Amino acid sequence: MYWSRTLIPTARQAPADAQIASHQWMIRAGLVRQIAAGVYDWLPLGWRAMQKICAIIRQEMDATGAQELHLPALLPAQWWKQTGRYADYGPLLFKVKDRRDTEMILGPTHEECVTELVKAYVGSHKQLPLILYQIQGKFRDEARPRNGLLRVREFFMKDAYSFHSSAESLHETYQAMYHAYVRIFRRCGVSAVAVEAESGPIGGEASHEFICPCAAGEDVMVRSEDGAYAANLERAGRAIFAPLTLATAAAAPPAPLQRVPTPGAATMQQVGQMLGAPPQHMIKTLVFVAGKDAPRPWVLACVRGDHEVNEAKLRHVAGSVELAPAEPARAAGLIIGFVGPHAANTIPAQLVIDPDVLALPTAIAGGNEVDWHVKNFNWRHHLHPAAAQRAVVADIRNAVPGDRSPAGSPLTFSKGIELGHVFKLGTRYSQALGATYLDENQQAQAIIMGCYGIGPGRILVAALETLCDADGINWPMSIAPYQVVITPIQYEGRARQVADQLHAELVTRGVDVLLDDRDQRPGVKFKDADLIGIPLRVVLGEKGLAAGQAELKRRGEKGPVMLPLANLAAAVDERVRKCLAEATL
RNA sequence: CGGGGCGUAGCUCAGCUUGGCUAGAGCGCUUGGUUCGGGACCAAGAGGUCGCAGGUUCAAAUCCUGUCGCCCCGACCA
Repeated sequence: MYWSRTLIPTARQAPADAQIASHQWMIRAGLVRQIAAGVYDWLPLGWRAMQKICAIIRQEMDATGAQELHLPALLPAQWWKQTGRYADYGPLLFKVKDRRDTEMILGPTHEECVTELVKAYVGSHKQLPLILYQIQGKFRDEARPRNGLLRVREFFMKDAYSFHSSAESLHETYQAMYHAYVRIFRRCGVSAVAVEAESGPIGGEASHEFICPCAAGEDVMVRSEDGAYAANLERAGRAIFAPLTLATAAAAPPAPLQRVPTPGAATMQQVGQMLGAPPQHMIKTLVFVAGKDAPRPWVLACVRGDHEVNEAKLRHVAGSVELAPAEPARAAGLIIGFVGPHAANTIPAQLVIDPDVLALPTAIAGGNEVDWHVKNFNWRHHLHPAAAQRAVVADIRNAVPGDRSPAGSPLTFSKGIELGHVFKLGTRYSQALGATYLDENQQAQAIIMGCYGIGPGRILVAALETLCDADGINWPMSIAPYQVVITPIQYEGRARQVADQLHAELVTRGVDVLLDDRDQRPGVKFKDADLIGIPLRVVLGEKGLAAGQAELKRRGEKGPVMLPLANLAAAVDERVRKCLAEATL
C-alpha cells in the first residue's frame, strides 16, 4: 500500500477527552474515531490490526475443532425473557421495538440464540460434542462508557459455545479452550494471567478470566506470593484462621448496649469520626432481600466497618440476593444506615456474619433507629437465641491486603484488563430453552454447555497500554497493521525506483508493506512511522543507495542494520518471518 | 443514577467575570517559492449554525432559563 492513497489521519495532539494512553495513541495514530460515548469508527489502520487479531483467534479456534458461524445482532426479546436474563441484565440491555411493536434486543452475548439453533438441529448424543463460535459486534447500554476503547457500548467479541452430553466432555473442551486462549494471547504479544473468576449473571459453575496486568485496567486480580493462587477480586478467597462460631465467639464482660446519638451519620466514616472510633471496631450491616418471590426474606450481611461485602460470596451462603431498597426495609424496621445485627432479634431476618466481624468482642453497631448507634455490642450477649440459630458465619467480604490465600500465602493486589473469559455453563440455558438430546437409552437430557469469550478490541487496547513508548505504538509483528514501512528519504530518482521495486516484491511475498511515498520532509515520515508503530522500517537514503545499501530498523531498537540492495526483499521477508516465529513460541 | 467539569475552525485552546467594530491564536489544510536524515521557513489563502432552543437587551460567544452532547469521580457492570 502506498501511504499517499491511505486514510491514516495522524495527529500531533490527542483530543482532551482521551485520558488513558491507549486511547490517546489510538486517536493520534489514526486507528479509531469517536462517534458518541462508547461508539467508535474503526479506521483502516485500526481495522487491519483488529483483523490480524481476529485471524489469530480464528486459527486457534479452528484448531480446537470449533466452527465459525454468524448470528444476528438483532434478537427476539422473548428468548431473553425465557432464560430470565431480560430482567437480570436490566438497563444494560439495548432494547428496541420493530414497527409491529415486537420487542427486540441488540445482543450483548448469544447464549440464547445459539442454544435455540442447537435445539433446532441437534437431537442425538451422536451429534455431540459440538463447538460453534462467532466473531461479531455486540452491544451493551453501559451506564458509563469510559477509558477509551476499554468500556464501550458497541464492541467486537469472539464467543464460542460448546455442547456436550457429559461433564467429562465439557471439561475436555474447557481445557482445550483454556490452552487455546493461552496461545492466542501469547501470539498477539500481550501478557495474560489466568485467574479464577465468578461466572456472574451468565450463570454456571466454573470459570477463569484472562487478565492483562496494567494500571489502566478496571479489574482487580488477587495473586498469592507463592504463585499458586490467582483469582479476581470478586472470587478471591482467603484463609480463615481459628474459625469462630456464634457459640465460640468472644464473650466480653457483660455490658449493656449503650445508645449513642449519631445524627445524620449513616456511613462508617461519619460514625467513626463522630464517635472517635476506627471502622475496624465497628459492625457494618447491609440489608439484602433473598429469593425471587414475595415475601422476600431479609438477609443481614455483617462485616467489619473497614471491609466490603462481596455479593457473590454472600450468594454462595444465602442464595440469590440483592441489596434491599431503602423504603420497604425502613417500613419493616430496618433503617438503612442505622441497622445493627440485633435487628434480627425482632425481625425474622437471617444474619450472615463474616468471621472478622464476629471476632470483635465489643463493637459499635447501628442502633436500629434513625440517628442512633450503639456501643458495647457483643455477639454472645446481644443476640437472642432465635436470631443466633438462624445466623450463618461465612467469608462474605472482599479480600484485602494483609489477607492470605486459602493455602496461607500473602495476597497481592493488582489491576488488569479482562481479555477473555471461559465458563462452564452446565444446563442453565438448555433447560430454560428446552434444548435436549436423546441419550443411548432414548432418554431426553438437557445439553451441557460451555462458553468462551474474547474481546479482540481489548487485546488491542492491552497491547497499546503495555507496549507504547514516548514516540508511539510498538506493535508486535503478529498484529501490526503493516509489518514493514519503506521510507525513502526523497521519493524520487533511484530511491523511488528501489522503493517501488521493494514494495512490489514484498507484496508478492505476502508481506504487509506500506510505502511512504508522500512528499514530506524525512522528519515527518520518521515521526509518523514511529507513531503508527510499524515493526520494521526500511530507509532508502542517498548515501546508502550510493553504497548499494538500505537501512533496516526494528521499531524500538536503537540502530539500523545495513543490508545490500541485492536480495533486499528476501532479507526483509526473512526478518518478518523470524519475528512472527518468535511470537508463536 | 449522585457529584464535578467542559461544549468557540479538523485538533489544542484564548475571548465570557464587566454584553458593543469584521470572533482570535498555534497546529493541521490549500496555493506559490525556498528547503529536505527526526514533526522546516517565507508569502498568500480557505475554513465558524460560538452545541441547540427560548428569553432579557438598541445590541448576546458573553447575561438568564431550558435542553442535548462529551469527559472525569462514584454507584453499577459476562
